[in-house]
Amino acid sequence: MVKVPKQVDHAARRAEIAEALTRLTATRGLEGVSLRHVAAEAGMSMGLVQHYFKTKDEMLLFAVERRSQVYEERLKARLEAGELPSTPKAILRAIMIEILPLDERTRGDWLMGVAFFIRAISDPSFAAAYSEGVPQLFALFAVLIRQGQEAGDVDKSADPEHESAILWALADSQGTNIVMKHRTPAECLSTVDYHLDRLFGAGSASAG
Amino acid sequence: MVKVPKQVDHAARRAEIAEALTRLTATRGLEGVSLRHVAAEAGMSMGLVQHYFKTKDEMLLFAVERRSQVYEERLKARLEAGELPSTPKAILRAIMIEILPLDERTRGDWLMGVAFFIRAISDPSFAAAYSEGVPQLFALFAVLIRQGQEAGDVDKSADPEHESAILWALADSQGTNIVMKHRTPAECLSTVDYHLDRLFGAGSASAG
DNA sequence: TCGTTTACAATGCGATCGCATCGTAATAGC
DNA sequence: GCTATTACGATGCGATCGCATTGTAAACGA
Repeated sequence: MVKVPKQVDHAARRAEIAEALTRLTATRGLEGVSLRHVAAEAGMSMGLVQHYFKTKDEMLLFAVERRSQVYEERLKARLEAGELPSTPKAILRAIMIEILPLDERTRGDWLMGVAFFIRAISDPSFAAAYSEGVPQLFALFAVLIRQGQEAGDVDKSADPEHESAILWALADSQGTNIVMKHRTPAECLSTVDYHLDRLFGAGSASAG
Repeated sequence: MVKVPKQVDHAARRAEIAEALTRLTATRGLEGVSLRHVAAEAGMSMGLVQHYFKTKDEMLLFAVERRSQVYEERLKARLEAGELPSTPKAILRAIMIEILPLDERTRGDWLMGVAFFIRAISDPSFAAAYSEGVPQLFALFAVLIRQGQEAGDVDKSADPEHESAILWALADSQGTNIVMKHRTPAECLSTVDYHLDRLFGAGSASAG
């Protein structure tokens, strides 16, 4: 009944594997990701990976869920740290920056998201995991835009729902553009700022 | 030297295969697409598929290039047919509608594009094929927005480059949303119209 | 008619996949 | 020390992959 032979940080091991997976996905896409590859990248035997994840799908699901958790926590920490003016506009900008794959590290995260999207097309359980965070982000966008309207920064005629969709579109597509090197991170950021400046007044907190 | 034994419409055969590939991609994602599957979907033997495409990659490349050609021709035909007012706004709307995966048929095309994007990450030749049409579309968007500015419909302070990027982002992301069923085609179209109405004056040709 | 070229089918090969199985070392409770 | 449980390695299996090879039927030029 009582079972604690050999203590190993299970969560840490799984995290190690998830990060190896992310690294691999960043460089080779999801097609090139096999259990053997992940194991090699993580410096483990394949049996060990199997020990922590019963199936490949379980590993993949863990990785995405972990990813969205990390994003959420990072954003929350940043907001609570108060290191930026807490105007709706500044918060929106912070979210965009957090989401966009601006460096090599987040590039892997982004690509894993895309790879997941592909998989989610035909697999409902993946679709659920993928869709999880999106509506919340939509809602948050809308709330912030409404706050902007109440503060008089955003035009009253703007529709928060549509504007949220546009913001999400901007993040989504700019991410793709960066990953595909159609546009540089600087260009994409510039477009984001341009849009935020037009949506909000050009005043206050456009620079983070 | 002269060689014309047995006449078979080579182009038509390749098109058949490409469409079988598209159909498969729509239902199973690109992961589930093998030469055998495509052959079965097309009602051919695998050897026949190999006869028309020396490698799998050649088949995939043909399919995307064909896809972008079809889009281009459809759009050109639509514009030349003069079935819509040729204002910049109306043209932009037509392009958006052409691009978005509003029905099951175009859904497959869209998914193939996404699948290609994944592949393009690690394969330069795929990246080239993928990137081909994008800059042209960007440029076209910018031209149309400039025309709108000259006609006095679009605010002079708007930046055509940034606005083009936003329009592209809108198309890109709304397509993803439709495919993932986060939003309905109607919702997405509504957002597109909302944005175009705000970019241009709300007047003239908002209904196609 | 004969030879060449093409259209298409069938099959086989090596590689790789996810996963199951088995073996071993180490640590816990008893 | 004995046993149970876990951590981890190694290997094998069946399926599937892309691709190469081979065989056959048909249509052309000569």
